[in-house]
Amino acid sequence: MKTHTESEENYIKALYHLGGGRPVSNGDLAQRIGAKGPSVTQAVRSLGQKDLVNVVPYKGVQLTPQGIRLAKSILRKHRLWETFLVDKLGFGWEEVHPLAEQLEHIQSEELVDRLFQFLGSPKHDPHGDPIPERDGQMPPVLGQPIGAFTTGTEIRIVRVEDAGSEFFDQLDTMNINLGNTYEIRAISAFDSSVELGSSAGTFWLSQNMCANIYAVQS
Amino acid sequence: MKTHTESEENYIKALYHLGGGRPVSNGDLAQRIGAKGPSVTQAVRSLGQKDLVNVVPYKGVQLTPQGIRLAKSILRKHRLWETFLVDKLGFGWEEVHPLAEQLEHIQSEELVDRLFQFLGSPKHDPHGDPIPERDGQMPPVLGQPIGAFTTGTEIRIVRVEDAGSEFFDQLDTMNINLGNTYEIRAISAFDSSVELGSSAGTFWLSQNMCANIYAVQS
DNA sequence: AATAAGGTTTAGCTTTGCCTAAAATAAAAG
DNA sequence: CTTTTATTTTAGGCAAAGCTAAACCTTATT
Repeated sequence: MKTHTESEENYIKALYHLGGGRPVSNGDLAQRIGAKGPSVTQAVRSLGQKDLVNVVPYKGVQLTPQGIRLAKSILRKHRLWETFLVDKLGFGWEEVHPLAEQLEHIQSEELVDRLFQFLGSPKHDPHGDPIPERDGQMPPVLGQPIGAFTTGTEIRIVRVEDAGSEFFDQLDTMNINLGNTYEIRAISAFDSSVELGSSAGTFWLSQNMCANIYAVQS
Repeated sequence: MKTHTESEENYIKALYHLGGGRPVSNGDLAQRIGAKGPSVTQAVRSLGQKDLVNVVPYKGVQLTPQGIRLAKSILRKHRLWETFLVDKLGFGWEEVHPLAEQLEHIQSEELVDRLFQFLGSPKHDPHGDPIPERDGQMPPVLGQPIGAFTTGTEIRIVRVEDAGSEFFDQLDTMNINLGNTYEIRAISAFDSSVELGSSAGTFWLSQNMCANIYAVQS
């Protein structure tokens, strides 16, 4: 795997996030990157010459298999660093994203492998998102939105979406963490909010909260 | 402390290494950075406008107090990361320098503080070099060259100079590590090489090896 | 003191990655 | 089927950080 600039890696990452292997529009990519249209046109053309993307002018950009491989390796680094920051350094999950964004560009296969081992070969990061394996395989994406379960089910929180720092703050103040278990006590027919119960009591979760919290039966 | 580019930080680091607070010539700086003269002239002028250095054209460049503060903060990060790589990830001390060179540019006070704690508030890095404190204070530079002791002294290795990877390889094959203790058995009047003894036996160390290995009485 | 040698700076060029304004194309509306 | 609208690309610029070649100081040598 050759070495790429941070800018290149950011484009690859954004393309993977937006489209996976599907085409992405110039505009969407520009928005995600935080650059203007012309910059994006130029950047993707250059990525095209490196066979990381396929570009169809006026139509869209699409990662090649090679591009997907690179994207996953960046994502792997990102999520391993997030795991390090939370598990070992005690950061809160809302703080780690910008840091991991810097750390993910560090170039060293060896470092990634050792970090992976040091962290106990994790399959998922602190948000519950799957960490791509060394060979590009993806562990399963865990859980279903809380609202998808039926009343009376015992559930365990396994993943939360990155829905902004206010969302994470709310999780913190409600003391909701990965691994927590609850019983679904009720689901409102009116606004789809959910009542959860645990030994500590019961409480209601708004629909918007529920939509970003994933769980499995347990 | 404002945020600087990697290039700027590299210049500051090089200036600190070469001169500490003393003036450094354009040529020496160019050599250290791995750039040509004109690039250096331009770079230091720009650093001058940020009050990180004082430039006297045709004479030399010198870190300001502010520049020294910055240099130390970079060195702190560098050495903390080296400590992490060796102590926690099990890298050999010859491998960590280029990695730390990347990691030292990560911008986050918080990360540095937490890393420091996680590593057990170390005062010295895996080579025995002092890690600048948060406030810029420097822990003591440890030890004296092995040749400076007299025959019969019990010594403990506390520091090794970065004298290239072949030097480190030699240390590894001879099984010499920080913390090891030996007795000085003899010092050659002919070539200043030194005979060291331990429970495992005795062996001779060339003058060149001795000059880069520092110890204290113990 | 004059000049030769070496190191430093100026001048001008390259690449990367971003920008704005204007032109071109695709898609939607009439 | 034409025209309007929205998106995308071209054209041309700017800043950072490097380069070479040429001009310019300093210092050392005669």
